[in-house]
Amino acid sequence: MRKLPRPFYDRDTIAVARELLGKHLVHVERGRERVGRIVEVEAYLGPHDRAAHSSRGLTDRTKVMFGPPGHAYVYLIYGMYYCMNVVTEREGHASAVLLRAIEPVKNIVGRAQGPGLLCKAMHIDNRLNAHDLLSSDFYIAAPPRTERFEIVKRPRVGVDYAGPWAKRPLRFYIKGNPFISRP
DNA sequence: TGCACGATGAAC
DNA sequence: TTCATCGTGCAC
Repeated sequence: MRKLPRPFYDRDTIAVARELLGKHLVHVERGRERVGRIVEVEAYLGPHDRAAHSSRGLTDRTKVMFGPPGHAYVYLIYGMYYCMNVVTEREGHASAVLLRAIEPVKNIVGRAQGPGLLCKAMHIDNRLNAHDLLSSDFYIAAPPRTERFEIVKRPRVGVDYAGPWAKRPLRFYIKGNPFISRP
């Protein structure tokens, strides 16, 4: 497994988001390895991005976004699902990439289309918040072989409150992939 | 200390 | 379109 190094995450958030497509998300729990191929993501650019949690400042919940790149930002949404982000860019920049859907690769039970279902299928919860993605039990890696694909750009989902930021095409997914959360 | 509100998903 | 369900953030 070619685990993505710290410098991969310490870059422009849109570039990181696009390059996360096709990579493998790996979670090893009690010796059981679950693997999903990332097929859909969203970029959250920082405190100036009104759709980003970090736009409401540094709080106990969002402090992970303000931390160093290459860490997981996991939070509870609607009291019933978890969402997982990857923190990007230099410490203090407070940007991240939301993982929205994976294609099952190994030990995935049920659908993983949508950020809530992705976390459920990968057994990701708040215990993994702030977890270092350069660890040995929770990380992202480049698969041995990667086929070519086209990337589709769309506005992000569920951020209508963000004014002009709601219309920016910051959602990216693999064209034609059957495991994306919605067209 | 109280309360409105989600970067969702499923049912109707 | 409605609802389940609860931690977070901010108003009192």
